[in-house]
Formats: sequence, structure tokens, C-alpha cells
Amino acid sequence: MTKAERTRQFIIEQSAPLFNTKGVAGTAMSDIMEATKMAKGGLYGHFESKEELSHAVVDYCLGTLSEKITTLLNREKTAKGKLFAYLDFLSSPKNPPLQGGCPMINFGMEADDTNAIINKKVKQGMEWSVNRIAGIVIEGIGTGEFDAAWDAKEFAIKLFTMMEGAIMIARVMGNDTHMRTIIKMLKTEIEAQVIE
Amino acid sequence: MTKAERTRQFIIEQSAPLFNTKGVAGTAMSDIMEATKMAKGGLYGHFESKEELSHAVVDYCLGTLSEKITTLLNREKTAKGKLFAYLDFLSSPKNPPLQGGCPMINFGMEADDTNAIINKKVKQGMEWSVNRIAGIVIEGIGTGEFDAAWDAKEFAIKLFTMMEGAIMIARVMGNDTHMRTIIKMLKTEIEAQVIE
DNA sequence: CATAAAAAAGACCGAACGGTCTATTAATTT
DNA sequence: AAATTAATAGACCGTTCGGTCTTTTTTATG
Repeated sequence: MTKAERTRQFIIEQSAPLFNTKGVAGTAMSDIMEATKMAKGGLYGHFESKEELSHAVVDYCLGTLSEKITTLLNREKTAKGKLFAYLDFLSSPKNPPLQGGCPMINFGMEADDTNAIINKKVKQGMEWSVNRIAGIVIEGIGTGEFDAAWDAKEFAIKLFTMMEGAIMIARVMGNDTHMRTIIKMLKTEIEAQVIE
Repeated sequence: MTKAERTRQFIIEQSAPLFNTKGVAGTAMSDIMEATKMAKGGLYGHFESKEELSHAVVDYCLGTLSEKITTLLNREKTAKGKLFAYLDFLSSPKNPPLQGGCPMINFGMEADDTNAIINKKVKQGMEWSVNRIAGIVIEGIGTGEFDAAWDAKEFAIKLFTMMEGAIMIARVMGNDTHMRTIIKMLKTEIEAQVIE
């Protein structure tokens, strides 16, 4: 990893929390100068525009989240354990895995009508998420852990929708009261499909 | 309604779709000048700052949504009919009740970390929504339409969370495939509580 | 250690930002 | 219709925006 590559990565990492909390439109290059302690010329040596940087930041946020989830799920042996770990991982609105909260929600809602490139990245992230959840359920059915009649895709959509909704509500409310209710429901529903 | 009041209202109505699609930070006063065909002096005669206008717009968006829902629900006689109407009302992501989509999601996600005033407005809107849904369920239980053992508050949280999540996902995906799945599930769940 | 190449600094740019203020126009009142 | 008040236009202001470019500094190479 060359010096330039490291610096580029450093800029992305320092910018990520800014973009993820204040949005792309709400973050100025001066904010990034402050966060990185770099001058303008330094930044523009690595990115040709704020737009290019914002794309790199979105990729970084989605990628980081994905990696964290992967390592988390790999620690679990059972499908139920994986689903529970996934839920617990997303359930800390006050201390989220990424500063500013879920990047799919943040960038997704800012970009939906105004930024086709970022919108596409988020869309792929969402499809990836739903498929991953469905994959765990299918895996669990395959090993005989879950009832074979369980509709994996349908439940994956439900789980993902409820969790994203719950994260959003928790962020606005400033507490995880409703989040807890949602997680309790989902865990009960998962438990009901476990074959003893 | 004086001329000034009408103009003020006109400005709010023309600004609402802009703020709701591009965000507060992403909307410039020049955009509003264009949308209203008014000059700067005209606008600032009715609002002392962009911030004040944005607050009025958030109130207008939340208020409009609330009114539309109220008249919609009043047309329904049964509690089940009200819940179904509510779901159907929120299920058109391509042609949403408000241009730009659900204002609670849009303003809520932009404001959560950066704008305490707007955050509070959205928070109240969410509490109001959950309570309204719970109220319908309780009403239905009262008239003997629903099973008395149904946990109204818990279901209200679930319905609201799933619908908000589904709206968000539909917006990002650009289609209502998942939205339909979610609505089908919720309707099935409601149906199961109806006493024959 | 000298030298070439890469990286960063920061002065500078035009455009766009939110906001002000005065002159003018439009609406109201007598 | 005249006088008074309310509403609007648009030139103007300082600031901040994203972005450029030359100079300086740092880093890697012979």
C-alpha cells in the first residue's frame, strides 16, 4: 500500500462519519479539511471532486458494514444464532456500528430522487442484505434446524424491513423502546420455526 | 385570509416538494424563487430566514399527511377497513401522497443528528401515528370486531415500523415489490384477529 | 547525498449561498 | 380619486461553496 493509497484511505475514513451524519449536501469540503487536517490541494490530489469522494465514502460505509456482519455471523454456528446475532448487531441506535447510523437509510433517503449513482449502490446493498438473510434461513432449513415450510425470502424481506424501519424510528425518537419491541417479535417468530 | 397569509401559504406549498425531495440542506432559496416565481424580497417579507420557512414546510407536510389520513379513515366504518385503508394509502411509492415521499422519513433522517427542532416535529408525528393506529385497534376490540387478546400497542408499533421500512425500501428500489409482500403480511395478520 | 518524482499547501477563482435594504408597485382605506 | 399602507422587486452585501494552480515540501530513488 503506497503512501498515496494510505492517504486516500485516511481521507475516506475521516469523511465517512461526516457524510453519514450530515449528508452529502450538508457536508462541505471545508469540513473534510478540518477532519483530516489537510489543505484543499492535498485532498484534491486524491479525489477529483467532492462527488467522487462521496461515492468512495458510500462504498466504504457499505463495505465496512458488510464486513462487520460477515465476521459476526461467521462466529455463530447455528442459523438461529446467526439471525439473533444479526438482530442484536443492528439494535444499538445510540452506539451504532457506523457513526451516523445505517448508511443504507442515510444515503438511500438523500439520494432516492437526486443521485442515481448513490441510489444504485444503496439498492445493491439492500438486495445483498435481503439475500444474505434469506440465505441463512435456507441454510437452517437445509440442516434441519428450521421448519422446511418456512418461506425464507418472505421472512427475509420482513426482517429487513422491520429492522430498517426500527433503526429509523429509534434514530428519530432518540431511544430504542420500539426497537426492543420489534426485536422481541422477530426473535419469537424465529424461535417458532426451530425444530426441537 | 389576508393577501399576506395567502401568499405565505402559497410559498409553503410551492416549497414543500422541494424540501421533501432534495432536503433542507439541498434546497436553495434560489430554487424557491424559481418555484414561486417570486423575487428574494418577496419571500423574505414572509419568512425571516430559510430556517423558519423549512420549519413551516415540515409542519405543512406533516399536517397535510395527517389530514389526508383523517378524511380517509373517516370514510371507513369498520376498524379493519380503517387499517386496510391506511395500508393502501401508504402503498404507492411511485405516486406518493406527498411529492418526495414520506416526510417523516425524509426530514427525520436528515434532521436526526443535525436539527433538534425538526427532529422534535418528526418525533411527535411518529408518536401521533403509532397512537392513531393503536387507537383503531382498541376501537375494534371495543366493538367486538377484533379479538380482545390482541396487543394493540405492540401491533401498532409493528405496523408502523414495517410500513415506514417498506416505504423507504420501495423508494430506494424504485419499485413496490417488497412493499406488496409487507402489506400482504400485515393484512393477513389483521384478518386473523377478526372475530366472525 | 543529490536528484527526480510524488504529495501537500494555500492563495486564488468565479459562482452560488443566505440575507438586507431601498425603490417601486399593488392593494386598501377614506 | 387621493392618500396611506402593505407587498414585492431586484440590486447589493459578505460569506462560503466546490474547484484550480503554482509553489513548496516531503518522499523515494540512483
